[in-house]
Amino acid sequence: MSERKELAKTYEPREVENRIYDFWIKGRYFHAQVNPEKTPYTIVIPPPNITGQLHMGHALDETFQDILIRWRRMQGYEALWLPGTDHASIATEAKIVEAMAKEGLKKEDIGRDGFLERAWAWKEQYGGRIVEQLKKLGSSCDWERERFTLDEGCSKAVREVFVRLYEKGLIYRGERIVNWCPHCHTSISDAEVEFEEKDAFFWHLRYPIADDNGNPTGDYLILATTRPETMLGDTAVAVHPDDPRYQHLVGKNVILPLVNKLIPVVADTYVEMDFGTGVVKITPAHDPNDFEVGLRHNLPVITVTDENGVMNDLAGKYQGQTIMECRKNIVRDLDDQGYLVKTEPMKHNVGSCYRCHTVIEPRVSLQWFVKMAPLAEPAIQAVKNGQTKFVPERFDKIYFNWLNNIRDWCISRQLWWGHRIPAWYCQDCGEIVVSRQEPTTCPKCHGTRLRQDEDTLDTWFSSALWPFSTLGWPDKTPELEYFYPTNTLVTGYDIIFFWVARMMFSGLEHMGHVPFDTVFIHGLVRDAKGRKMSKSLGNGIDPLEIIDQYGADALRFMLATGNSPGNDMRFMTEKVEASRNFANKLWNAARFILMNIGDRQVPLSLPENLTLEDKWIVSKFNTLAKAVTDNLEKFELGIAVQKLYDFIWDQFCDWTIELCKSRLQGDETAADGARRVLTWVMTGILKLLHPFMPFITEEIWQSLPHDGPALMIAPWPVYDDALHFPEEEKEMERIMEAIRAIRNRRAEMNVPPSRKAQVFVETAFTGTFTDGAAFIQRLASASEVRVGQSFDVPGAVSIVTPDATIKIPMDELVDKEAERARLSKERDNVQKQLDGVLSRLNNKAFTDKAPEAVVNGAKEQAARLQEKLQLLEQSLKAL
RNA sequence: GGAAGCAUAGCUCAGCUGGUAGAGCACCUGCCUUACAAGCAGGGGGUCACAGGUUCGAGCCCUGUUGUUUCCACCA
Repeated sequence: MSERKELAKTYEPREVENRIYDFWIKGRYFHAQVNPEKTPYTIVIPPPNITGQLHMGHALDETFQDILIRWRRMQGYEALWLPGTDHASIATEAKIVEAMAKEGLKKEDIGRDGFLERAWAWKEQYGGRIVEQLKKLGSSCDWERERFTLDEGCSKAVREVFVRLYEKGLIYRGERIVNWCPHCHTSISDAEVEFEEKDAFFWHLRYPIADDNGNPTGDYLILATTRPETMLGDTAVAVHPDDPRYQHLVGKNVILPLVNKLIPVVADTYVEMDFGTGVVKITPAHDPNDFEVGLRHNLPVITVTDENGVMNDLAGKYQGQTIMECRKNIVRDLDDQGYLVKTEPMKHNVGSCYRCHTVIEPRVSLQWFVKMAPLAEPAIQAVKNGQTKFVPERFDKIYFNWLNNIRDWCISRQLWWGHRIPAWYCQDCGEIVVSRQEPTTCPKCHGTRLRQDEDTLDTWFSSALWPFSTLGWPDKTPELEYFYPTNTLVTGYDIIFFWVARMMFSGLEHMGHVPFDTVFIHGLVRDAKGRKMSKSLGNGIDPLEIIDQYGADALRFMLATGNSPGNDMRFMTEKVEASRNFANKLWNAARFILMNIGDRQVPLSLPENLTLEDKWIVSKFNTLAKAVTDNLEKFELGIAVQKLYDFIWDQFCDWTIELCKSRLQGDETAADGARRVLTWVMTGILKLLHPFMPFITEEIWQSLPHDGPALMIAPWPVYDDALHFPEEEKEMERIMEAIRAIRNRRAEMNVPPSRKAQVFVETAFTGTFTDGAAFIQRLASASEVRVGQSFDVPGAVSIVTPDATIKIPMDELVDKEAERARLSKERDNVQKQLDGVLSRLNNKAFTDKAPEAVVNGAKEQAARLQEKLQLLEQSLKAL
């Protein structure tokens, strides 16, 4: 038994948490290693961005992971929670560019190397910040294995994957239309575009029809557009092939207004006859659908904007104008020249960059892509056949929907901060060399003038490899063998596309196995009004401030409470206060026990002779341990935490501790028994609560008699049939009911509780108290009601006041009529239920057709009801 | 256009395989009772959105309606 220390009068999280966390770190309790004796349980952290500050979303995510990992660790698994951070290419680069702008510098001024130097310095300065914040939460990550998406190992994995996919033909380079962010100066993937409905205009334009010689016939095609400035890049006009209105024009030309050049009328099923005029202008360079049409009809691609969102030299007199300026001018010019038919206001969905919210310009450029179809299919199958399952299950629909409709993934970014694409171009013969190592000569012409691709990879390209790159892949490390596949991935539903799906197909492709068996999805933490927390609204609540004020345990407990998987929750200070109060309650219960233990040595086992109330709380605890474990297995953290709260506050503090008080003041044998039971139950509580409130439980545990070095590695309580006392539980419930009745009477009598008394209730008692008995009046003058062990007169209640001891035969207390009515009502109800179940069981159609499990369930239920009925009958007879 | 969630006490939310509705906060009454006033004891308050259906029995399962939130797609 190790040394104990005293608990302070009040719980001071600020003092306790840092000390305890250091204690854990020093003991290396978070460290996991390859251990064939044990079963591994692994979680990899969703790596927070190095630019980030801990926000409530992280706090929720980390809390869930820590609950799971601590619980599994106590259960005896070799539990690894692997931490790390993400380099977050766009976000980080944007921040650095912003900082440089304040110094009047641009990226180009300091060059790529200079920029990267700054970026790494930034990473050193701020990358550690979020890690320190995670520690404040109590996260039991294996910090010795901390990783970074841009570290050497992860970079090696990235290159390996790129080369493999390229060699397999799954990565290609091509001129495609991509989402271009004019602010970030880079392409972004489809997943990174957010759509927002905005007010816009629908401009109806007149395109003159040309005859075979290219002269105007005098007829017009009328079409509508929301982006008139792109007409400068129009290379066709499309109609539906079956549209009788325009069939005769297919193959003819129209004259592009302002530009005055001939463009063909093509027929394509993409056009919807019913929408607008049934005529669409085709701008392959600036619209994804038009691009597809262009491919089908071999249309030229004319890009009229540059990477800054400014009209380029192909825009003629509009060159140098921004898109919005050009739009205004074009509309005016069209109107002046009679091409504008009408302007119609409309609602239109506009895509914007998820990082900077600049309007996205679809733009054709030369980029690298991952061919998705062959990768998506296995990822879909793996979830369909249950290798990986979502909790809650409904999120698999979102996952399927995305993968089923996925387009090729644009992975190249025109940024500097990130994994540089491992492709080199021979300056002599134009050969593309994709290689794990930097090549020195061109394999084709043996030239030495090789230039590496300037672009970097999408951040999510490296995040997709996180579950195995962090374990050492592509090397065959023991860690990889032992900890892969990981077990649970904990993340928000907002990140299924970005990350979960990509990890899935990456794991399957490169490891031949899904990266995790369960994806535990949680919702968002919203503000008290239900709004999303955001910087621009300024409604975010800083978890660190909450920790500072209420303690990390209170925050964690609050986040786990009343939260069901996949659903959003609201952050309310009252809920944190309630959690803080709960921590305080536990602290004080511990102080009470310690006060009564004093210097004594208290064995950690249960005493031989358990009293009724002992058996009750022990049996209740036993059930609780099973229930909490079951809930955790099913990821029902909110339910588990509620059960713990109720048990600790109601059953343990309000009843057990109160009931023990008289025994603790009694003779030594009784007091000893009480101390041992209190210690035993408290120790069990601390274990079950530890994953949720790690700091306070560890601190208390260290103060109580304990074995082992730390609570966080103490064995998880398991259900023990020898501790199941159903009869005593029932008996105790009746006594509690009696006590409530007594209290009730006293309150009704409005008697000031000036005098102290104790009420001892004979434990064989099975009734409620009568309303009018003279006894109650005497009882009412007593101050407090307490239950002791059986008194010497069977079947009686004894009241001990400072003046006298009064014993009342039980018969005088029981309102037999009321009791009989209550019991028979319940009996009838149970009988009705039993009849229902039996009639089903007697129905041959049911027993034949229903699954065996259902039939057995019904049988069990019938047995339970039968037993209940019997007990009720007995009680009725006893009356 | 497609899909999903939510609708339960004044507020915020739980409610496991269908079996007589729960918590926290707020409110009312009485208490500083030697662990705890961040507390103790007691109390009031709900046609579980609406309408059907399945069932001996529905907050829970099925269908529809209304309201609400979100995701995906997107018609130029």
